[in-house]
Amino acid sequence: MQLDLSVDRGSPVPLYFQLSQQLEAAIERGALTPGTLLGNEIELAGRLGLSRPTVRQAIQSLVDKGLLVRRRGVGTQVVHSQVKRPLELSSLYDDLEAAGQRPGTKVLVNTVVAASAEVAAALGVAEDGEVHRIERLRFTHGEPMAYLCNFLPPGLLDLDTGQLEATGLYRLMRAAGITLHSARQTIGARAATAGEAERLDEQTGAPLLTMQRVTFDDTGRAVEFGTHTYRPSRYSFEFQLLVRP
Amino acid sequence: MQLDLSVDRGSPVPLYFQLSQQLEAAIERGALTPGTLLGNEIELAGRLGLSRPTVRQAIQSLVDKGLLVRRRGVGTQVVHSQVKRPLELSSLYDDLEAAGQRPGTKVLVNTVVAASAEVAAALGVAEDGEVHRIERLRFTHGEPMAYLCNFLPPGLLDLDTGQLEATGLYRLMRAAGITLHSARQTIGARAATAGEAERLDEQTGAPLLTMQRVTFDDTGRAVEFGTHTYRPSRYSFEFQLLVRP
DNA sequence: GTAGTTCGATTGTCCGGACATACGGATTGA
DNA sequence: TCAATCCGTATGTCCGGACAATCGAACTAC
Repeated sequence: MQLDLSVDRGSPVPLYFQLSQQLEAAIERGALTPGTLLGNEIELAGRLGLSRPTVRQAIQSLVDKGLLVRRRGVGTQVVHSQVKRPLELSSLYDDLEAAGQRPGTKVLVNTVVAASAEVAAALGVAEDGEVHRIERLRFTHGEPMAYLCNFLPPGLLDLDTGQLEATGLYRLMRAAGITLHSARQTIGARAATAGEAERLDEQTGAPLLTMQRVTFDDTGRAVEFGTHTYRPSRYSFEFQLLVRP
Repeated sequence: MQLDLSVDRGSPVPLYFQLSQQLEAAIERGALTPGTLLGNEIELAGRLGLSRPTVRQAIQSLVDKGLLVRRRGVGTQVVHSQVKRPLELSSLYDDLEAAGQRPGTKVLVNTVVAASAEVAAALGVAEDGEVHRIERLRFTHGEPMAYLCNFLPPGLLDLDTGQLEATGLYRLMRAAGITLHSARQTIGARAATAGEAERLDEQTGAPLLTMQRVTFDDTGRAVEFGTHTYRPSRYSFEFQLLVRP
């Protein structure tokens, strides 16, 4: 016997989701070793008392995650992997917290300003219209790691400085009922200006990692525009990409 | 009449794919404007002479691409988008070519060396085992843009210097029957060493954008490990992210 | 007028079956 | 011995139907 899979029809959790979770857990803990054939879908469906479409839906979700590979005429295989998780739209705060670093935030600016041409274009608001501007320093282990400058359209969220120092911006947005959908990002590098150097405890001219981002919700509104600079000695972008089949 | 959708049952192209392509094209050319409801699936299926699962499969693929949003009880909506394409695992060569820049390559090194500890770990081969090493300079408009250093496991591919100068590494790998699956990337920044500065026509200490990548094929083998440095004035990473639902 | 309820609309989940298509190995032929 | 062909197997595509869950708006009651 290889694996004890089972589903609970009484649960409100969808059957395909129960199955995909169990398979993912089995892969994670090594019960399904890389290269293993998963056994054909029909037999698997019969064994679990499910229909083939349901089993396929479960498998497909893991294929999309990069954990499984299907081959017609062969079967479904566990991918030999150092695969962790593909890149998702995440906040620096959540990433740091997940990595066990206790992120700290100092709000430098939290005000309303007139939108510059660049900000207006990014957020899709009128030039010189009102937008929120927040500037933050993010720390780990008491040392500055990044300088974050963000702009938000008006009326979307009330930005409390206390909350901003206690958690991340994305969490506040989700808590306000905004469902994030996608973001457009640009990552680059440049030499630190005198002001940036001072804020980040670097020297003028030192290399900095930069990121610009516009985030959209599921109605297509731009809900955030940010310009961030990171100290490359303390931060780099790390992620996994999947090939789109 | 809003749209003339139709499918060709004689075609070997799957029906759901024909439909999703037509919908995507309609969105792209503006025939389906952002915010439009797509009309319910059952009616749409009836109009096209398809079954609901087939229509759902077509719609789902566009939802996965970020072009559509489904809401239970409401309908399926075209996303208000500046959505281009989500991040894919792509080669610098293809990206530049798609952007209309004629990429040029100069091969500096194309040889076999003993694997260092770092390379051995990344590629999953024995330390001091043989690996291919290639170093390339990539140009656009006659100016150097990036310095690319790559390692490949032995016996995977015969690396012809002429081919390397005529096309990109990923194309050669695909042409050799390797199906790329995923990659693990790290993007950072650092100051240029004297050697790097000279190769890239920058000054020592100038900020450089760096990228490290290990690429895996669908059997889980590491097929490439690369360390790249880019001139930040001429290159930055730009991409779109989708929120994992 | 406002709050709670009902109800229609639409997607989400699931079933059981059918045929097509591609891969890999075994068989067959040169 | 080696190449071409056949065939079993597993996934890919597609169908038609059923019921559940959720959203929004109309309706009702206070």
